[in-house]
Amino acid sequence: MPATDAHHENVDAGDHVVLIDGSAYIFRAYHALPPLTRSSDKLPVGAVAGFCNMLWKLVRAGQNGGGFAPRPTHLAVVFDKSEQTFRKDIYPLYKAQRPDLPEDLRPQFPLIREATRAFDLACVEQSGFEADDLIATYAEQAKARGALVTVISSDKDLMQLVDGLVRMYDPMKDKAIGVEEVFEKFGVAPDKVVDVQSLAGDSVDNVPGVPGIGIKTAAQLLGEYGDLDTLLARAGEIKQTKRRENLIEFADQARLSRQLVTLKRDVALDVPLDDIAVIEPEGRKLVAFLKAMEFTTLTRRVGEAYEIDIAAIEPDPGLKAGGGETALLTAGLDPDTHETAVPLESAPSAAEGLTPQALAAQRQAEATATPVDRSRYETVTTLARLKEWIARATQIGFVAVDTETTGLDPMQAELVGFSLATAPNEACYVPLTHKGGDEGLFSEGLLPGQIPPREALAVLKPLMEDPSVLKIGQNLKYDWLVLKRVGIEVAPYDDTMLLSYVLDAGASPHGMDPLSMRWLGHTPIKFEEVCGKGKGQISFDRAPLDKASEYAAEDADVTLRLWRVLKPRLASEGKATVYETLERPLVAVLARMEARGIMIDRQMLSRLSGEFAQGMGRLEADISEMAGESFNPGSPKQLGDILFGKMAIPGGRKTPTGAWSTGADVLEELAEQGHELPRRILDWRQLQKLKSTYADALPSYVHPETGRVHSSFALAATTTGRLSSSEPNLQNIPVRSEEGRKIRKAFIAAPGHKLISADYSQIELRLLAEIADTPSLRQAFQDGLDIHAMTASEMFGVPIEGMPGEVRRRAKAINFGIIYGISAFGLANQLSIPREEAGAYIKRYFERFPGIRAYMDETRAFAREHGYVETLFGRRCHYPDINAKNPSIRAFNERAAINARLQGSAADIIRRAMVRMDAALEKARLSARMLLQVHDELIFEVPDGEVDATIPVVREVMELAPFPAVALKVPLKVDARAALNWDEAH
DNA sequence: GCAAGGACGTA
DNA sequence: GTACGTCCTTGCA
Repeated sequence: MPATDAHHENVDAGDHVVLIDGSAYIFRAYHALPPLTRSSDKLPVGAVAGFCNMLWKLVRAGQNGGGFAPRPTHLAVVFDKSEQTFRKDIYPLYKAQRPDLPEDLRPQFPLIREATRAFDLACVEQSGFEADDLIATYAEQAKARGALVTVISSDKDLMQLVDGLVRMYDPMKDKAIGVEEVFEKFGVAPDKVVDVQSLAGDSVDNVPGVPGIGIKTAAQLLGEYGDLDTLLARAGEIKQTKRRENLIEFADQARLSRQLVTLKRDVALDVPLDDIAVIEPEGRKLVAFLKAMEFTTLTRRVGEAYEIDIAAIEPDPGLKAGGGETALLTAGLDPDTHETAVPLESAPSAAEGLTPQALAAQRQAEATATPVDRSRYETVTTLARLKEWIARATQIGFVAVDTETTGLDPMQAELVGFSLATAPNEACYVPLTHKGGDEGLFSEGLLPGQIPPREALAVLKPLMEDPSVLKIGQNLKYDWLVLKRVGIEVAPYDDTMLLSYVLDAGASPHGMDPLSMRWLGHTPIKFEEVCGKGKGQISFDRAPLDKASEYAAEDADVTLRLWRVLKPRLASEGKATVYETLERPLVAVLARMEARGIMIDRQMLSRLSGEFAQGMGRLEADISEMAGESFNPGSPKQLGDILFGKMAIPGGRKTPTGAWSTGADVLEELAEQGHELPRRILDWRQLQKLKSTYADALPSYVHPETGRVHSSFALAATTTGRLSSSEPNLQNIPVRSEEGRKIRKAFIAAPGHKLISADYSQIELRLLAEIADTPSLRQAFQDGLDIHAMTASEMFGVPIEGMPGEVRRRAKAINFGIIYGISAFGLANQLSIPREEAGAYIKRYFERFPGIRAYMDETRAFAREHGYVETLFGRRCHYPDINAKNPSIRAFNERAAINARLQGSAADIIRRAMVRMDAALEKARLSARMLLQVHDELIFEVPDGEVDATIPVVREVMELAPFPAVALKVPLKVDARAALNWDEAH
């Protein structure tokens, strides 16, 4: 069809509809084209330039005879809008492994949208859908009307659209992709591409597929069986054992994969097909844009084509170098270049295509370049000024945030102000409820010059929830909770503490002050300098406002600076996936768990406290009678003097400091020798512990408003990746003793609910079998054997049937010993046997399981060489003292390193389960809520009627948690039960 | 008033 | 033998 009628709109037979996959184009162009920066300000524009050249060829196709003929009559540039698509709803891991956006690419996205507008072309995006779905829908509709369709993309996910009327075009290779090319790539016709992808999966998009099946095998199978459903239905006929088993076991996963890869062809389009008709670009607007980008050649060509005097047209003022918006776009790349006034030749060149390593090194070098200058901080006192800060943050796409409150508990502390930082030294504090003066006896007045909190939060909220603005915090879980309580749900976010944790766990601390000193060479103002310490400490809202403001703004400033240093290290050190899958998503998950809290029965605890007190009283009477004097049974010092001094019992040991040792193991031994006093002391200590740490302390943690106990889970507290729990610690609630379990019974479900406890069975031993690749252990788990009995049988040649308890107990101690990095000394202690005997056990164990000795030797050697070990999922645990001169320190670090791979891998697995859990429950329309994590156990609160439906979902998420990152050979097993209280659920 | 040591609860 | 957090006493400021 002749291209004279550029303004006809309705799509008809013979029209040519061109659909450009904008997001994919940007990535391809970024990597395929040489880096290019705008000469006057180093703004990266390589992808923009490639894009403009392509559009120009397209719209001029009729004139210059380019490869895009026939000339497009309709054209749309289609972008991905949001991260949250229906695919994420059905499979939260979809595209979860995506690497971070390179920093010199980020600012090009808005520019490419600008470019599309400058060409007067349609720019389409729709929330909830990927660009691919929109393209599929446009293609489907155009095809139905007999139009020819060209999809500009080389993405294999779009190849399913290809047919007689729909072709693809790879702009980088300048090559068309038709039915034949698709067949070449997938070995099947385009209409079977989806089936191939469902089987083969896709590691880039995290589509699981079926293990062991790639594209070739998939194509072959489909050739044989026709289509996916037939294949899955008849999988049992396949000869190859492994392939058959996988197809049967992972059939559901293949069906899930099909849902993920099948493009939606019936999206309700916001912009109808007929509205994307190509109109001649408005030449002056296009030239203004191209001039602002400083694309001289293309500007000239466009000028010639439209016969306009390009010299007479001003560059687009909003986009030109040094102009309003571009300054901000560059700031996103490098927030402080515009103020450091470095000569151009030596200007930081993050914009040039730096390698991740070079960028990280550069950021580290720059970190100390701009000293902290607190005099440049601003105290924001008007809404108008606050809006300006927020506008700036919105434009650059990231902002460091810190909240200031009246206390340390994010569930109780009141928000008193917040600080923002957008560039080094560009930080402000917004006080909201600072008090001062002494107006009246009972109420102090608010200081003047503060924005009413309601108004300030109303403008802060859109920023904190803006999906295109990254919020950066240090220990963000705290601020997330504080803000949640005022109705703000922060997303998306980064956490500098977690960045440090992923990169340097075990090597250095992750608090803000040490991080600031280490990376920025700067010592921030101490909290005590603002609020005092000890008894005289005042809450933040009573501190002098000038001091408070400096302190708060500095926190945001430092956080931003830390982010600039640490974030690039993720890519350069290959830890982006660990951060993205195991750390960052847990912030919100844990925050929600903490906010929910758990219910306790205070009456029961109060009654128990009384019982324990009575028991202690009786024991105390016995104790003083036996000792012949009254003393404090809680004092190890006094007790030691009585036992080993006054009573002169033999067999006493000393602690490292030279005091008498009165630990439970010592007293236990004495009790077995027939001494009555040590037994009474042990009983007394148990009651004392239960009373003070649990029965008395727990009720004091009940939140006045929620009536529940809200523990705090620390994400960055351990070297191995485990969480820790505090205030109160709910990860050490008693379970081993009968008396102790009474405490556990006091953890109860809300009325109408049950608690579900789901725990991994023997997860660390299973991981040992996996990592040390021990076939006999693996087999034992696959067969569901009693693993300790099997170990004993292997070692001692005793049949499992009728095995004496003592034999199994010893094997169990050895198994645990292995996990802990065994030593003859430790095992001897644990089993109360001579060291030589323990050594002989270990020797025999290694003879039976040589793979485990090899695993331990390898781990030791690796740790010595590198100073760290890694878990199955790539988490790094550092042991800087592994090569210490002191042999006992060295040995300790070796044991810790051996343990860390197992403990840490288990920790990674439950983290993965937790990250996926909420979405899985929601998908199953269940209202179960995760309340607690105890290392290998998750506790949920579930409405009575949903218990039976919830358990399988929970179990499946937990058992499949390693997948697809790691395919374990050893099966994971999860036991789950429901009851009214935690003791009976466990 | 605070820090260290000892003891002990959990996985 | 690994990983934590909390309570209590003691000794020093």
